[in-house]
Order: sequence, then C-alpha cells, then structure tokens
Amino acid sequence: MSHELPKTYDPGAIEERWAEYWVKEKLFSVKTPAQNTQQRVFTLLLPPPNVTGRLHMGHMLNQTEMDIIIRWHRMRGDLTLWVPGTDHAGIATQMMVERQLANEGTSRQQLGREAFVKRVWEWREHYGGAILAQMKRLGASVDWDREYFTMDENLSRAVTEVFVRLHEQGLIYRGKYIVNWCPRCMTAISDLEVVHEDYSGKMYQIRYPVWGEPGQFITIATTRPETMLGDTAVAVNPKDERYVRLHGKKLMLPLLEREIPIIADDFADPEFGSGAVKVTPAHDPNDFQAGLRHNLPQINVMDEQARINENGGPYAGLDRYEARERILHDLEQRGLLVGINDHTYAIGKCDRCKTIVEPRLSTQWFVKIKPLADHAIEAVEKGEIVFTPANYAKTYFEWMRNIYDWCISRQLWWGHRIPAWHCVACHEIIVARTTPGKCKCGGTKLEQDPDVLDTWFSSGLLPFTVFGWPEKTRDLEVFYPTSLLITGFDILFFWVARMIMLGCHFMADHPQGSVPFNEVYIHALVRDAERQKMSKTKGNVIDPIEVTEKYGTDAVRFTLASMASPGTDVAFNEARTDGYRAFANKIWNAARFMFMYRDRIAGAKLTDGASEAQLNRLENRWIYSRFHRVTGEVNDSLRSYRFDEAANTVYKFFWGEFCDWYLEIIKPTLSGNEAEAREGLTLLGDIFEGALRLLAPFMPFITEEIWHAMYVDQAPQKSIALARYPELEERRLNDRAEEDMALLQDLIVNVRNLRAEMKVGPRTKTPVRVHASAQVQGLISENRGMIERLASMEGIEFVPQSLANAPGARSTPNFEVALVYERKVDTAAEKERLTKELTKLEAHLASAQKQLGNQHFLSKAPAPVVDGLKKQAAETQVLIEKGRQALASLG
RNA sequence: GGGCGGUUAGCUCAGCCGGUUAGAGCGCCUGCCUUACAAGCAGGAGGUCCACAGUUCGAGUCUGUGACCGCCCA
Repeated sequence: MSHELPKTYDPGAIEERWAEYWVKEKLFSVKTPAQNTQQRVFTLLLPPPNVTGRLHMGHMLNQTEMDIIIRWHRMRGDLTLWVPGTDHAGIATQMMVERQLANEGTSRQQLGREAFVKRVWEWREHYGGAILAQMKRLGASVDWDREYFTMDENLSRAVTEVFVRLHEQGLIYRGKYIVNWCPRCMTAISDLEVVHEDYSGKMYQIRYPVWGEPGQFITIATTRPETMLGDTAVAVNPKDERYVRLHGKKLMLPLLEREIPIIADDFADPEFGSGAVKVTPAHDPNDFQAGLRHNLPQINVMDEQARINENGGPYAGLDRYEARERILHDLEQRGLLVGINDHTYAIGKCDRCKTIVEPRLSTQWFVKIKPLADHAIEAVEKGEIVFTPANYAKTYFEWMRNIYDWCISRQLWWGHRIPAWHCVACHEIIVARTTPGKCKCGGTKLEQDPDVLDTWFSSGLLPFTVFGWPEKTRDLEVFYPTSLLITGFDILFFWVARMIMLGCHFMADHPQGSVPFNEVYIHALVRDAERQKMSKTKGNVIDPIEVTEKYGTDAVRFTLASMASPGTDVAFNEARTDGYRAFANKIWNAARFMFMYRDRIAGAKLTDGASEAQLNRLENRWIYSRFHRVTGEVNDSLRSYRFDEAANTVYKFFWGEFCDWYLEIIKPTLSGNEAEAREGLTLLGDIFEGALRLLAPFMPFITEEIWHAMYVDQAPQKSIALARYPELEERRLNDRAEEDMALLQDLIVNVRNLRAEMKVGPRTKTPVRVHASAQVQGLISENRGMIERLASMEGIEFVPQSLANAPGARSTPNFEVALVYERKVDTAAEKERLTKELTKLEAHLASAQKQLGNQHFLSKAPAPVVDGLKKQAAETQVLIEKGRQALASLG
C-alpha cells in the first residue's frame, strides 16, 4: 500500500471517494436493536428539507452541527441513529409544478385534480430530494436505509389516524371563520404563514348619511374602502357622548344604499379618528367578533381571487384594488369622501408568494389548540425538554400562552387529503379512517372533502411516525423520544412547538416519556460576510456547494462550526474558510511529515501504541498532557453544544502546539539513532492518531484519508467514524511538564525576539548568557539541544550576576537572558520599548498595590486570588527594577 | 404597541460562576523559499470593551437609564 500523499492537499481528490464509500458500506445504518440491548441510545431527526429545496448555507450549518454531534456520539459508543427525510411541502411544491404547467400553456385546472397530483409525483421522482443527494456528497452520517418522505404510505396513514383521533376527541372542528386568504395561492393560510410589513398607504374618511335625517352624517375612517361593500353596521363607543343621540338609529351605506344599524360597542376607540368605525364581519377579524356579539349578517364581497363578487352590486367582477379606485371615485362624486391622509400601517403578505393577504370569511378545519398547548407548556416547565440557548424557552412560552386555534385546511391539491366525507343528500360530515360506504341518512353519494392538510400537520408528527406509529413497534420503544433536535429559530413555532404539542398528546403513555425530544438546540441564521440576510433578490446568496468545491467540505464545515457561537447569527466569511483550508493543508502536511519518516526509518510503524520509555523526555510528557487536557476541553464543549469552542480548541492544539512545537522538537530524534527514531515515530503516530480521532467529527474526510493511510495493512475499523472518541485520561495530565515546557518556550521566544530586534541573520547562530536559579538551570541544561535549535543559537553560558542591565537582555520572573553578539543594540528603539513596557508594568503594579492595600479586598476576596495578586505584584516589582536598570544603562 | 438580542482590535468574532496584564482568525508591518507545509515559518504593531449612573474589595462581565443596530410577535 502506497502512503505517498500528494504535496498539496486537494480535497476534491478524496472527498467524493469517501462520501460514496460511507453510503455504499452502510456504515451509519442502524438495525432495530434486539430486546435485551443495553447500549445507550442517541437519536436525531433531520428537520426535513422541502422536497423542492436546494441546499443553502442554513442547511449546511444545521447539518454540520448535527453531523458533529452524531459522529461524536457514535464514536463514544452510543447506538446512534440519524433519520433523514424530505417534506412534501404543500404550497411550495404545488407552485413549482403549476409554474411548469404554465410554461407548457396549461394549468392544474385544465389537467384536473387526479392528473395534477400524478404530475406532482412525477416531478418529485425527477427533481425531488436534490438536497439529499447534496447531503450525501457532504458526508452527513445519516441512516439512508430509513429515509422517509412525508407523503409515504405509512406516514400518510398515521396522519389520517391522528386527524380522526383528534376529531373524536373534539379537538378538531370545522367552521366558518375569518382566515388569512391568499388570493394568488387561492387557499387559506395559517397565522404563521403571514408576514407583516409596514406599508405607507392612505387613510380615507368617508361620510355615511344618517337614515332619514338629510344632512346628518357619521364619518368613518378606513384603509380598505372596498370592504365597505360588506359593511353591516357602524360601531361607536357607548361612552362616546358625540354619538349618544344616534344610538339605535340607522345609516345608509353609500353606493349600495343599504340600511345598516349603528351599534354601541367598546371596540370602537373614541380616540381614534372620528370615534366611529365601520363593521365588516366577513372581511376583518375584529369586525367578525363584533358581528357575532351583535348578531350582524356576514356579507362576503370577494371571491377566492379577491375579486368583488355578486354581493358588490355594480362593482362585481372588479379586482379588489380596481374596486377601491372606483369606489373612491364614486364617493368623491357624491361628496362623501371628505378626507385622505397618509397613513402607515401593517399589512400581511403571504409567506410563500408575497401577495397581500385578504382576511376572508370561509369554512375551514381547525385544531382546538389550548388543551394541546397546555401540556406542551408543562413539559418545558418541568424540564422534560431543555432549550439551548435557554432564552428560547421564554420565546416559546410567550407564543404558546397566546396561541390561537390552528387553521389546518388548505385549498390545495398536493398534500394529505382531509379524511372527511360530505353526504350529498343530507350534508352530514363523516370523519373516518377509510372511505365510508354510506351516510346515516342512507345516502350513498359521499364526496371527500376537497381540502388537504397544512404541511406542518404531518411534519409535526414525525418524531413518532418515522418509527412506525400507530403500530407499537420496537423502534418506537427504543428510539422515542429522540435525544435532541437541532434546528433554526425560524421554525420554532411552525415545527418545534407543534411537534411538542402533538408528541405530548399522542405519546402520553410512552414509557420513556411523551415529549418528542429531550433537548432542543437552536442555532442562528447564516448571513453573508456583511451580516446581510442572504436572499436571491440581493444576490448575496453563498452556495454551499460552490464554496465546498473551492475550499473542501472539511474547511466549510470547520468554518461553520467555529463561527456557531450560540445567540448570534453566523456571518459567513470566505476569508475564514480560506484559513481553515490552510488548516486542512497543515494537517495534510503534518501527515506527510510523519509518513516521510516512516518510509525513512527501517522497520518503523505508526500504530504500535506508545512506548512508556519515551516518557522520560519532557516533550513527550508535555504533548500527552496537552492532548488529554485538550481532549477534556473538547468533550466538555461538545456536551454543551459549544461547537465554536470545540473547534477553536482543537485548532489551536493541532497547529499551535502539535505542529509548531512538538514536530519541530522531535525532528532530531526522528533523524538520529535508529532505535530511538523508531520509538519516537511510534509515539508520534500514537499522538497523531489520537488527534485525528479528536478532529474526525469536524473534518471527517481528511481524517478518514490520513487515518487509513497510517495502517500498513488494514485499519482496525472500516472508518475512523467507528473508532473511539478520545477521552481525558487523568494519569496523562502532567502539570509539571506543562509548566517546564512553558518556561522553555518562553526562553526560546525571548531569544528569537532579541535576534529579530538586533537583526541577526537567520543563519547566524549566537551564543547566549542566562541568569537563573539552579533549578531552572537544570531544566535548561537537560533540554539544551532543543533550545539551541529552536532559537537558532549555539552555546548557553550560565552567569551568576544579573543581566538586567546588559545590552540586549530580556528579563522574566524565571530567568534573564542576553545575546552574545557584537552588533550594537539600536539604543533609541530599545529605550522606547523599555519605556513603553515600564509604563505598562507600573500601571499594573499600581493597581495591584492599591487592591492589596485594601483591607476589604484582603478579607473578602478568596485566598487564591489574593495570593495570585501578591505573587504577581512581587514579580512585577522585580521586572520594573530590572527594566529601570536596563534603561539607565542605555544612558 | 409587546417581547428578545446585539454594540469588544482595521474586518469577522470569542471572552463560561465578577478575580492576575482582554484573546483568535483574517488583514497590516518586518525578516526568512530553514529537505512536512510560502495555503508556510519567525517576530511585531494594533483596544476609552457604545455612553452615563449604580452594586461590589474588585465590572468587558451584574443592575438601571439612554443612544445606535437587528430580530420575533401583533
């Protein structure tokens, strides 16, 4: 087996190969476990992307976080299941296919319902689920054998079952209410699917003549004058003295010249406008309520495309905005339009197509939500579900406590058809699991309700339906509740809240608890580098596949992980990705370094495990200690979903300690005595292999490639993803080694620093003088070779006298060091540097002394803080003295 | 109108339970193609932690007020 790695890291050359391998080998497939399985279980459900969707950065962030957590759990030995799937996405998909039909010069109406639905299925066969293919390429370690689609037969059956049961329990009802109506999609939509926007429009003042009292008017104000065609009253506040004399009288509705009553109702605000308000029960939710209170007729004046219908008299057939113009014109002619002023108000738009929503009276199906919400609130209050970041629980409560019934019917053709049948004879409605044969009245002509269900109705059931509910399956027993949900805050209400409500309701008797997941991790939005929301119209959308091709999947994943700190949005910055590609390249070259020595040293092996004998060397004790400390930190960070911390910790360790220091230190060992070189290389292999496992959840591709290459014959597992994740081993921690190493690094950096300042050429080796305690001298002597090489120097002379005022010297609390070099120090520059440093030190000492002089501090602050400050003050004092001497000696 | 979040280096962001001299990446400056890596190495500059007031022995961190930016809900 050849271990030649190309000189430059080329992600394109390795990633596709491993991505295919993982899928082909079914490495992440999980079979239904046997009855007696004791393994800890970790389950995650992929928030199903729309079947119409293309992968965007938000998905990639979401999936990266999930994959890191999943790979981490799997490597920790859990039975780890990640279930993928897609959502049929009612409106979105229907729109997509309708657009296609329009291009072909036809329409769904011309096709008819059955043919249209068939057409959508065909569309799905050809184009659906592109996103899952992209996920495969990105290496998401999901169980592809369990892939679902929300319209699958079994899932659809479960949807019917849920609908019927809720109906039986009185939690689903049908009725005529004001709903948000999208005139373009020609369907009702839920409150959540309406986005509110400020709109600079006009407010119109219109006079309504008092019936039978010529010359008397009430003036009302409205932003939607066209709805006056449906007015069935005008309301005034009962306490409003201006109108007391008109109570019980009637008005003439202008244009249609209909008689409408004046009603007294608190909802008319005396402070607003004239204090009188028109009441249109069929086209405004507040008016609808008022209409019910006063028994007013409801006159619907618009059809499903928001054109004025036959109730609009002469305006019938006009679009709502044409009608507005005509009505204003006619009112003006009659002298009834008495004012127009600018007015900014909120309008609702359809989330999907941005058409202005029309509140409209129509018959729909609703879920009575309060009983469901109560349990869902309780589950979070009791801590059965924990939110991270915690403040999202507050947002959740806020919404759940002010929740309205959920309109679940949609006037679409693509989706789960409502399992209700209407008897043509007696209009009875029969809700049933299967098509009923006949009605109670004996009628056999039954027509299924034409509506389909809100897409979120079915996705809200997924945590249990993907495991076979309503059957009592073994999967359900083992995998429900899922362990964690990772998702964006944008679907907190759409999806997360609904899953909790439906899970708590339908899984109430589940032995492991009814909640659909025990934890929810909410991540932020991915924005562009300028913090702008990515959008097609702005043209600032970063295509994850494109950046992936440019920098490699591992680099993009690492970027997202390292920027995913909770609470703030991710401003995706390609410069960062470029930096992490460099990191991947660093890992790559460190591996090449290791393989180079394996080829060079006779009989060398990388995977024999570490030799304890090697631990007599400081650098080895140090790197083991560091590795285990870092391992502990990474595990802690992942436990609390601090992907950013985990990524940064592992990055700093690998690059800043392992590569920059350790590899440099061991070079002579590796090219020296053969036996020692062999041992040294084995130890290097041990550390490297551990580091690869530590990195694997973040960068699965490059670690997989190098890991396999480390084994001469065959790796112990089919994938590094199946190896064990590193765990902190206390016995490897070595404070002493870390302190000693820190001191030596400090010495080396100081010498490098002096060399740079005195402009010593890189090839010139300089001797140094060191003044230090006997103990420190011992440490330096033992590691003389390392120090000389890394600091490009030759010869260390220990001197008894202080070097503080020697030219070109550096002082630290542990040692003083000076270069022996004939070139003169740049006196002016050195003076400046010393002065600056002294100022800093003095300020610091002053503040330390002030605190130490404070009795309250001494008595109240914890001992380690006081001792630390004392030690530090003493050291600072010494450094100041040395600095002053040095400054004085410069003249 | 109600609620939530943010403001730290030129840029993008960390900074955990208040505790020693506030960190990283990118960018910038200086010197190096040192046989793993120039996508690199070594060294360096760069901060009134938005403002004010308070709590505290001690505040980037906690509290209040204000300014600015953003988000969600109505």
